[in-house]
This record gives sequence, C-alpha cells and structure tokens, in this order.
Amino acid sequence: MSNLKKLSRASVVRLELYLEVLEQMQKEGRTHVTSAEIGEYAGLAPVKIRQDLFGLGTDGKPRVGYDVSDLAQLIRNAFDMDRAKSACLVGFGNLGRALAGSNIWSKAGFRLAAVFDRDPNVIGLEALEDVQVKSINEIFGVIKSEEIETGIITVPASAAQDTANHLVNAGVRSIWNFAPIKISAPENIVVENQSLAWGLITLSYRMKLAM
Amino acid sequence: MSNLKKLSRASVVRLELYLEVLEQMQKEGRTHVTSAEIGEYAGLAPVKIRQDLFGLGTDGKPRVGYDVSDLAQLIRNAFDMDRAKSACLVGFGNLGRALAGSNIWSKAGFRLAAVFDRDPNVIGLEALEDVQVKSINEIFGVIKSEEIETGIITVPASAAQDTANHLVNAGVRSIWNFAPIKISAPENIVVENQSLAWGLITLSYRMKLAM
DNA sequence: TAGATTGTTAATCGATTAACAATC
DNA sequence: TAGATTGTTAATCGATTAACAATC
Repeated sequence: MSNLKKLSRASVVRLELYLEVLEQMQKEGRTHVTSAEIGEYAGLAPVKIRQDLFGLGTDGKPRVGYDVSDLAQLIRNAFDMDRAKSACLVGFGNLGRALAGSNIWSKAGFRLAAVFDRDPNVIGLEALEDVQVKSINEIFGVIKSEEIETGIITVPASAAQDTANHLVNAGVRSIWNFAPIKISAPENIVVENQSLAWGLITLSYRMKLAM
Repeated sequence: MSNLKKLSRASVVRLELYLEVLEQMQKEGRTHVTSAEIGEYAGLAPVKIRQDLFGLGTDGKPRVGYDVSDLAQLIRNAFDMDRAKSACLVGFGNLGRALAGSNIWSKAGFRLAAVFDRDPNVIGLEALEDVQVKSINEIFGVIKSEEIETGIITVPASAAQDTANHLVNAGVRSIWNFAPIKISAPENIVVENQSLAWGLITLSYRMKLAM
C-alpha cells in the first residue's frame, strides 16, 4: 500500500467532487483535462486542484494536463473504492428504503448484503433483489457469514446506540450513522455521522449569516 | 441582531452535538451542567466546549457551570432555529418520502409547506398531513404564495441543476441538495450539499486509513 | 525554443490546543 | 477563604494561498 499523507476532510470532499467531474468527462469521451478546467467546473482555483492532487502521486504533463481516466482511477484508489466491501443496513423505515434503493453502493465498491429490522411486519419483505429483510436477532450470524465490514444505522435515535453495540460485537469495522446522536464505539471502529437533522440546522445557520 | 463571529464548520457541528446533549439533559430534569460533563458526553476536552461557547455570549458561572435551558436557547438562537421558516421538497421518491416523513423539520424551525414531483402518478399523493404532492409546474406560484425560503432537491442528478434554477427563479434563499453533483447558483444563495454517495466514499477512505 | 501547465516549496491564514487570569 | 470552574489570551498546529521552479 502506498504511503499517502492523510487527506484533510475538506480535501476529501473536494476530491469526491473532482471524481464526479472526471467521470462526467469520461462519459463525454474527453481524454485529457487541465487543473484550470477542473477548477472552472468545481468553482475552485486551479492551484487548489493541483495541491489536492499533489501527494496522490499525480502524473500530469505540463501543457497537456491530466489523463482523465488515470486521474479518476487515482482518486478511486485513494478512496479504496474498487475494493469489494460488504455492508448491512439496520432499520428498514423510510430512510432505510431510500438507501437500499439508491445506486450509491456499487459506485463506492459496496454490496448491500443484508438488511435488518425488528418489526415482524417488515421482516421478510424484499429489500432489494435477492435480499430479504431479516430479524435483528440474526445480525451476529449474518455479519459473520457474509463477512460484512460496515453497518448502516437507520433506526430511531433511541435504538441507535444499542444497534451500534450489536454491530461492533458482530465485528464490523465501520458504522455509517444516520441517527441524530453521537454513537460511542471503540477507537478502532470508524464512525461516520450523517445526521440529516444536523444538515438542516447548518443550513439554517448559514441562511442567518447570509441575511 | 448580535454581532457573533462566524463559526467554523467544525464548530457548528460540535455545537449541534452539544445541543443534542443539552436537550437530553433537559428531558432528564437537569438544570445545570459543566463543560467537563458536556465534554465527557461528547467525547471532547472541556476546554474545547468552552472555546466553542465563547463568543456566543455564554454566561456560565464558575463552580456552577451553565444553565442547561439558557445554553440550549443560546445555541438555538445562534442557529436561528426558532424563527419560523418555510421549505419545499422537490422529488417525491424514496429519499423525498423519508425526508417528508421525518421529524427534523419542526426541531430546526422549518415547516415543509409543499412537495413537488413531475411524475403524474405521484402528483396528488398525500405527502404529509394537509400537503399533497403538486406538479413541478406550480413551483413558481407556490413558492411565492407560501413564502418559501428553502428548497430541498431530492431529484436524480440529471434533473438537479434544472430544479435548482427553478427554485432560484422562484425566489428561494437557500438550497439543500441531495443530488451527487455540485449545483451552481448565484452567490447570494446558500447551497448546502448533502450527497449521500459522498458520505459513503468518505467512509471507504477512512476505513482504508484505519487498516 | 518558447510558453503553457504541472510539481513543490514558502508565506499566510485560521483553527485548535495550552496556559492562565477572573470569579463565583 | 479556598478551590472549582469559567472566560480569554497566547502558542501551536494544520490547511490554504501564493510564489516559483521544473518540464513537456
């Protein structure tokens, strides 16, 4: 594994945006792109793009720019997007259904291998092709047998910490938490919080600032 | 309006967490809390809490700590959460339904006043109590008549920029965008991106780091 | 060769952490 | 009063921006 420097969170977000741009250019058949072009697309100064790419092992050519597919691959590698990873979803409510039905998984290299809920009326439903909602009681065994690394929490806040504990006990390495609380987990577990409520509050704050 | 210093994004996220803690404490009947207690709950050093609160006009008392409800109110005011604001949702797919049915709105002071879609099969559905899904063609008039300040984009990426343009033309001040693309909008429009795909990629990156 | 564009270091800026003074 | 805890400034750290050298 290459010894890349840790990217700042801001830089990660920007690189995700560059990747989006690059993939669109690939579709359009473009083969090369300059930092100025990416910058225009992303609304950023060209230097910022080069600085973000520096350290990722870029191989741009002066007067030519970057090879579009090479650069996209570089970013995908940096984010480990091409390694096959299995995930499970806990909580098949509205948000769980939205996530299960979305196309985000394969793009990032994830397979949604299992879906759990505790409501008997929901257990047995077809969450997605070949994946039926299982009882939360099966979580331990299924995570082991499917070699699931990542658990997604879309249960109510009151059940979120319990769910996290189950996931950790069963051996997941990371948790993507949509409940609006901070989840405690051992240090070696990666926890990414994506509370939608917080996003809305942030929006409210920024609107106030802009007034 | 008080002249608070602009908070860093990281600080905003932490303050949202403190508010979560404070509201839980209010439920438990606690009247006072120290920065050390909040810090333990939030997994942060006490100094960090005080530093975040400094500038918000805190009035903690040495040896006593902060008044729980006063501090919660201070944060709510800083984020403008108690001002009544109207929002509309564009795209009543899985994610739109999840958002419409969630309880995030009232907490942040928002009222979801309208929901739009362009699918005739979806138009007319009851999105939430007293709010039926309207045709996207009505967006201009409804945003005016309902005095909607905020538009939420939950349409596919391919329709996201168009939707944003409609929202801006109709006069919204802010956009909460769930499509995985960067939306261009005039500078005075607040755009908050919350692409779920990006969250998953960030998780993938952090898992690789932790290996 | 000339010049456009990248790679890389240096300077600036802002946020975090540490130290300590103020005060209930 | 003594000491716990907050308010506030100073020092450190990291990220961003600016400058420029390298090179196709």
